[in-house]
Amino acid sequence: MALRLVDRAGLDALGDLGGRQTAVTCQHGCRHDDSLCDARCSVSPPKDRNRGFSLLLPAEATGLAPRRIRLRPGRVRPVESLIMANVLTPQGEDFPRWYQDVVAKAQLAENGPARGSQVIRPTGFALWERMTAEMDARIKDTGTENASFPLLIPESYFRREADHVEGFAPEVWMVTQGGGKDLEEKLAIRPTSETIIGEYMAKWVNSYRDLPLLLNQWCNVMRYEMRTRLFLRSSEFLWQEGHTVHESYEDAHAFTLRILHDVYADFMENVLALPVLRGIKTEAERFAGALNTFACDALMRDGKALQMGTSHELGQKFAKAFDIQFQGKDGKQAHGWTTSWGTSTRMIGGLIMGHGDDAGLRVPPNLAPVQVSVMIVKDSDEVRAAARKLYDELKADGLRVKLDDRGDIAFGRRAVDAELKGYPVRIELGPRDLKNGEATVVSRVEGSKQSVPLGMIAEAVAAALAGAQQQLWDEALGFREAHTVDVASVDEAVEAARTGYARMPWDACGVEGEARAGQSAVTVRLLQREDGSVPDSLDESGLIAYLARQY
RNA sequence: CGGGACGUGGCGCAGCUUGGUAGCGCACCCCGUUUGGGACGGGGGGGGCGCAGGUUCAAAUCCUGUCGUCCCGACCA
Repeated sequence: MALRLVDRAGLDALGDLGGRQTAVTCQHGCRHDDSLCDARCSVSPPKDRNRGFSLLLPAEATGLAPRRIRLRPGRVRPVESLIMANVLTPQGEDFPRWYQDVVAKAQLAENGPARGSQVIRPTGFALWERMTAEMDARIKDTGTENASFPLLIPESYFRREADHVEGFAPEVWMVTQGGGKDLEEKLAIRPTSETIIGEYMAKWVNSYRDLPLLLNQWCNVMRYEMRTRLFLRSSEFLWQEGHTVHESYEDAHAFTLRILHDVYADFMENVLALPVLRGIKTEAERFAGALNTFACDALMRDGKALQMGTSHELGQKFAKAFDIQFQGKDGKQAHGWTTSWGTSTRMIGGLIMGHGDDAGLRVPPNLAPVQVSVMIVKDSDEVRAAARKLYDELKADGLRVKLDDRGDIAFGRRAVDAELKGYPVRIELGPRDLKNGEATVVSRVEGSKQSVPLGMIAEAVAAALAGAQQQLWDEALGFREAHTVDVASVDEAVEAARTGYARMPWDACGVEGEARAGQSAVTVRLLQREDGSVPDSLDESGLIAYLARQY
């Protein structure tokens, strides 16, 4: 009796799997260099119900994860079907490919039919909904109110602020027809809404008593893009844009920084568990039409930086362009001081690349749409009922829980799916657990499994969630620290930017150094004071520059 | 927009050199056995090869154009 592994052409193929020389090791440790595995290797056949032989396909045979395969005497199977492919391309092998794999396999989003457009699937949108909920609460805490402004902006509005038009011209989509006729005035599809909101601010602000005027809108915007990537850069994306008018420079400036710290950084660090650098943008990176741009920047696991949010102080430039004036206490007319600030669905990309690993997404519990997945291991009425009970209890505790009681899908497949989607904690419940009055609590981040008495699940879950949040933060912070290098020259900065941030005195870099680094696709992400705090303006001396490659 | 690669069932690919009416793995559907980490056996369904022209008796296969995707660069949340 012999076992044969054959390819679909009917030839023995294990000797040439994927072009590699292959040796197969059977369960008894015997090594086989050809396609034959004789019966002696099955002296003690596995308890396998199919009475087959179990062989270990070593990693070097396939270039993929080692896999145990079962063969039955005389059975012929295509070699392809014996190889268990990785679920995702490993990060270390090809990071961009890994990113695409995660987005696709975790069912987050896919491309729309028009270039650069994207469809956000329910799993991805749930992440966004959680982001909007957390962000919206923080935005409202600053006294800002939500409103909604038109998608279409008359071209003339757009032209009123010179720097703004010039900066956005290459990115604007313009509507030229309506009702089958050419429009008298073209309409820009908003790439951002300073202009149209400015127009209304001018109407609504008359007195210093109307100030500050604090507005925000959650909407979509469109920007023409050459190269697009799901979540990171798409022609259309979802975001939040805040627009405010203040009485003085000081008020506007303070508010710009308040948003940066209390809304953006607070959300990113405490909810997303992503440590962010906060600082001021150089002139080259500044928002078109702004006096100063402040930003939060995070390091992804491939060593590239991602701008996660920006807050601009616009001075009086837009106020003058749109005639936003008010009468002060002194009875005199004065122009207001405006700000604008935004964060987008790009943060989803940051979440994926900031925390994800080779098994998929890792979502911090504070954000996670699904914090706990209660899954049955084996299908039975008792297990099902116990799982339902557990689900109800956890839900009553205020946790975001999902019940996975699909009995028709193998456990392993469901476990892989839970890992792909990054559920922080899952509770496995099977007959064995039930017999012991326990459930198995598994942490996605810590990689731990522990049996917990059914009465103590809530505590165990709470601890696991807190631990996961903390560990994600610690890992991300540790990664950033390990990938930040102090350098003295632009050349060194370019070299260091291969793996992360390069930090150097801004005086030693300067505008020329910035341009030179740009030749190597390295940019100055932002500038900080020596103590890490955010400068009030670019005029301050002794600033520190962070350089990196960027998304 | 410049350089490179590529578009074949949901996903990953083979077939194009030497044109003859499409195939494999996974996924999917049904039945049965299963279910503690990606099940097994048997039986099925689905594409006309990105799109548009052209050459030909005949085009995934050859020619032209176009759209889209990925990587690098320029630009950006």
